[in-house]
Amino acid sequence: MPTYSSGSTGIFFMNVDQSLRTAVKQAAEALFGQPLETIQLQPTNAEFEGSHTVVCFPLTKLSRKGPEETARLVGDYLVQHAGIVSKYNVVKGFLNLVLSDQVWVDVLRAIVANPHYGQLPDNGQEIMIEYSSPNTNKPLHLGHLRNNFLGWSVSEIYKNNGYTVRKVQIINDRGIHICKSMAAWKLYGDGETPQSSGMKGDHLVGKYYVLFESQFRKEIGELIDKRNAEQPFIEVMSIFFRENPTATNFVFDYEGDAPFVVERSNTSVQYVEWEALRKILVKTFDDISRLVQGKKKGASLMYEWLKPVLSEETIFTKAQDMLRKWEQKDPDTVALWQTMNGWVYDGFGATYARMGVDFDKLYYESDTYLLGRDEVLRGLEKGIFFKKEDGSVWVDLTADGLDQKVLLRSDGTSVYMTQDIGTAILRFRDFPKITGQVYTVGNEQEYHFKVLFLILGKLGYDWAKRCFHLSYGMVDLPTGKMKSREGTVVDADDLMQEMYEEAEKQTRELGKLEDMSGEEAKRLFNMIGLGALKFFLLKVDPKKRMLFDPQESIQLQGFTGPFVQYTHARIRSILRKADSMGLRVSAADLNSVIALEPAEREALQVLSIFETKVQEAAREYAPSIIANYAYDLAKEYNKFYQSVPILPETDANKLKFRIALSRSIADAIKRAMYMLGIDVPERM
RNA sequence: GGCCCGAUAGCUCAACUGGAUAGAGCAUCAGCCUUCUAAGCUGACGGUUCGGGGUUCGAGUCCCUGUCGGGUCACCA
Repeated sequence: MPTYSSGSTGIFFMNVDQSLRTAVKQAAEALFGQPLETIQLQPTNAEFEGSHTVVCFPLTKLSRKGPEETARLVGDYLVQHAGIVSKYNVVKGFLNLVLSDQVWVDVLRAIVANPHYGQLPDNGQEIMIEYSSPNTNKPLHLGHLRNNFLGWSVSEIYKNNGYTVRKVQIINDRGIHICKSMAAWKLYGDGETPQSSGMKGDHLVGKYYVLFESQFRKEIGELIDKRNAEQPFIEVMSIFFRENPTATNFVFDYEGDAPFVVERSNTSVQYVEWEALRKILVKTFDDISRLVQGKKKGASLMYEWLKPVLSEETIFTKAQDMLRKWEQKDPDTVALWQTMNGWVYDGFGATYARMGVDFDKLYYESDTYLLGRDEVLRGLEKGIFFKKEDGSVWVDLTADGLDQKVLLRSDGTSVYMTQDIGTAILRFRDFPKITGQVYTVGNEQEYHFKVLFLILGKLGYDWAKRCFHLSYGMVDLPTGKMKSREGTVVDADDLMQEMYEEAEKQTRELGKLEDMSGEEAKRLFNMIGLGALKFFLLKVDPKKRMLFDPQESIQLQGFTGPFVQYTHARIRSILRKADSMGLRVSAADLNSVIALEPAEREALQVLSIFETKVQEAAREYAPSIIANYAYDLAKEYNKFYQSVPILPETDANKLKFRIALSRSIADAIKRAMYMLGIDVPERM
């Protein structure tokens, strides 16, 4: 028999599911003489009476009876033998169970008795979660926001599942990207600093990165003009058509831009739209050599024609010089690198503080890439990797269905993969107790991490199989993909500020400020603005690509963070009044038999699955599960709030129940929202 | 081109991993403030779950196939 006892004030199954499963199992064994390995238990559809439904189709094999009869047999058994089930109904093969109200009151009592409801006990395990990990050449943008909110939230969800969590990031402080900003600053900066310009450090460095890009494009344009004057591009076209007698046209297209087309009949100079081609070349210059590696006919001719431009001195070659000097530890270069990175860290610090994310330890690429290189050399000695004639070191993953991958360049310098190897190893040395590592990185790097984990395994690290790439989809704008080159990125600082202002505007319009002090109001606007933003980004399954519509993200009604915040504030308002009336309810007060309203039962039912959802969210690495849950809970509470009076209730037992239910739901909402990094207000 | 991922209401997203008549929000329309905060609640409207096959008591979910998106295949990070 199930171990449920209705009068117990001690701990019993808060998860009614468990005791029902046990009961169904026993019913099947008693009725059909055979054990049942799995039981399909699901929430009952709203249109039928009951809270739990047993799917009885799988049982028909044991019972050798029709689904409906089988369901009735089990239902009768449960009503007679399991103390929890008061009645049932059968629809097709679905057995809908109705629990007695007493059970629900006991469920609430158990929740009230547990001050940590929603927080699972310590399980002794430790994991590391990496997120953020920006480059240091420009400010954070919308994509980083999804990353940071996700990583931080998954960390909190794991904490709530009883894990010790180490939040880390790797800062890509080294490489050609920061050298680009440095080169532009050195050429055109005129000693500008965050202090002298009043600009946030990361934005200032980003400004020079943008300046680098535009300057570089300008120089390339001029060089291409010069090249065309030496040898008109049309001559290449002539060669192309001579060498490809069957070709009717030459097409050069690039990522959805209008393609450059030359028709065979139009090969004379006056028909070649030089300006169109020039525009494409300037834009795609950095990618040309890669495009040429493809099989496109005529591309190599184009490349040959461009080659002299590649060797000209530009701002880009100056950046490359700086990278070389940096690796040789040239004092001036290292000093400039430190200064500019310092500006960026100050700026990032402010942004992180406003976002409300934090880290337990920071890793810097400049500290880990050498370890990675040593590790690769060790692998080379052991024959795990191999060296090509030009001196570059490679790993062969063809046996695993992947390709060959370069690990060290022919000049011995490190690539991205190299430093990731070093970083991973360093982290397991720093935190020997961690059982695994989670990398919060966009899904465009899935291949990279597949390769990384394979390499770590080959190097003999058994923890490699406990590394997990938390891969999330890109954030699109209504106008399409964000492209820094085209200036369509949404800046993180700007966005947070806009959300704040929108929250203020809407709050004032609704006249919600009343007697609030200036400070309290500011805190509220920040809570609402940031809450709306975080909820908007976290409510979608991380794996999926999502659309960021600014108009929709500032909505404060419906399936939004502020909706949940508002529900919390409403409950707190009631609880304040209850307190001032001297109404405090403890678990021991919830011992009377009362008849529940449907809305009470439904809200409590949602409240009762909180911990199941917390577990599920960790298993799936999905804050969206918590966001959806918080919304469901708030919605159920609002229905209850709307249909059942709380404080005016004259029956003392009902009043206590409603206050306890309200308080427990407020607490659960607060905890759930905290897992998303969202604070909830007392008033709004 | 190879590999990976996706396609659900006009729009943005759910659907407890194979279960009932596929659900929410936004938008549109109609109601509810002398009961505790109307940033709320209640209705209505809205679907060939991309097309076509298959597997079984049962498919949005699994398999095959086609179409359309996206990502990735760098001595970039």
